[in-house]
Amino acid sequence: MNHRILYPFADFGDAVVVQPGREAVRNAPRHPESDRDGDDALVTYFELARVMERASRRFSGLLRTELTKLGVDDIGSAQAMVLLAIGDAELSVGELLDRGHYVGSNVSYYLKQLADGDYIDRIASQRDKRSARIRLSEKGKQLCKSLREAAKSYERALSHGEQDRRNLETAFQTLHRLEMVWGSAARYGI
Amino acid sequence: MNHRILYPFADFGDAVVVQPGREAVRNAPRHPESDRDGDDALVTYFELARVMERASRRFSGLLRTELTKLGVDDIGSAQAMVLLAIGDAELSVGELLDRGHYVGSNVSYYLKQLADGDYIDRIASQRDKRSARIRLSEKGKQLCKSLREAAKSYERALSHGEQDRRNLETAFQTLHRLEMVWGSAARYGI
DNA sequence: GAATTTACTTCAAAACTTGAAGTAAATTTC
DNA sequence: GAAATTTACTTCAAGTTTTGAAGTAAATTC
Repeated sequence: MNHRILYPFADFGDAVVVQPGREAVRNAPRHPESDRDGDDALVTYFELARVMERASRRFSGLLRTELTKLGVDDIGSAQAMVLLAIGDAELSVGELLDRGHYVGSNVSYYLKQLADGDYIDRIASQRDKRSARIRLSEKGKQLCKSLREAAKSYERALSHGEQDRRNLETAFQTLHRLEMVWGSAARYGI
Repeated sequence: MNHRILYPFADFGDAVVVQPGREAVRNAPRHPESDRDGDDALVTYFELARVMERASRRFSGLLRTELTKLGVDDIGSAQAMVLLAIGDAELSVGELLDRGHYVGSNVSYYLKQLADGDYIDRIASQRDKRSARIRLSEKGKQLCKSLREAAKSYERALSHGEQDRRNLETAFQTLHRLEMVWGSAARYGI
């Protein structure tokens, strides 16, 4: 898998094509440089949102498959994501909330299942008895490890070289930025 | 399933992600150069998946808000996304399925609601009576237009220099690539 | 022309998400 | 120092979305 992201999005099927898509066949590489100012940016945020959705769906699928392979059937991909979000840290629910930008009741729901399945330990904080501290149990760590292990084989399938890594980084940063902007937009209007 | 290789898989958890105590503080992109050889990339795919999830959630939130503002209450953000996915095209359900990598029954469900709300027209194909052709109705187009309109104001909130555009493009390409790899991984194992 | 395949739909059961309300501990206020 | 408020969650009861296993009817293949 070569890839230095040729700029004008060479080879991906429905890649950058924007709404106007005459559907189905869209190989003719439209050229960026031309329509620069009109309504349609090359890649609109809608498209980015859509590709995120699709990719996320795929990722969950993979996770689910992996879980099944590992014989885990008491938690789903969403819970596994929470597990991965916790990582090595020991944190309070609130911190986890921040970390994943989840909704409170949502995380409670996940944590309950994770606790029921013994994937995490909850320790009541000494200083503040309202606040539970959370961390992965041995079982949880093991699962995370297996998942990461499994992920590596996928990673090998695409991350090759400096350029790819940089792209990954860029993607991450960009999404992170979007996340923030969209988040504050939601909170403060505009 | 209990191997007991306790690994100090130290630095995975949240590699690049800022420990987001307060969202405000975002360190400048940490720079790669150093830890290059191990198998932990700076940004792992898990993290990318997580940020995608979060950003998607935010985006749906925005969409939902926008819909509410527009007085639309018979469809949700997911349905709106389908609308946007259809765009200007007239396509069959199967093509739409491809386009969004949705699951069949899922799209059926959405389309039903969209049809009930008169956001789309279904035309039975003449050549193949099994296949329904789908396109936005006037009302649907109108809604998409409004949504895109609204999106523009958000777009303005992100600076729109050349660099940003490139980053957006890179992000898009990267995700698209992931989508494909993860997709085929799901289908053909590994 | 029977069997199979394609292109969807439907249904019911999960899974997930939300918002409002609740609880109990900590903090502030008076 | 007790009442009021706030924080840090959890629970509950709706929703909404997603899945998977049928189903249906038209097109294809044999």
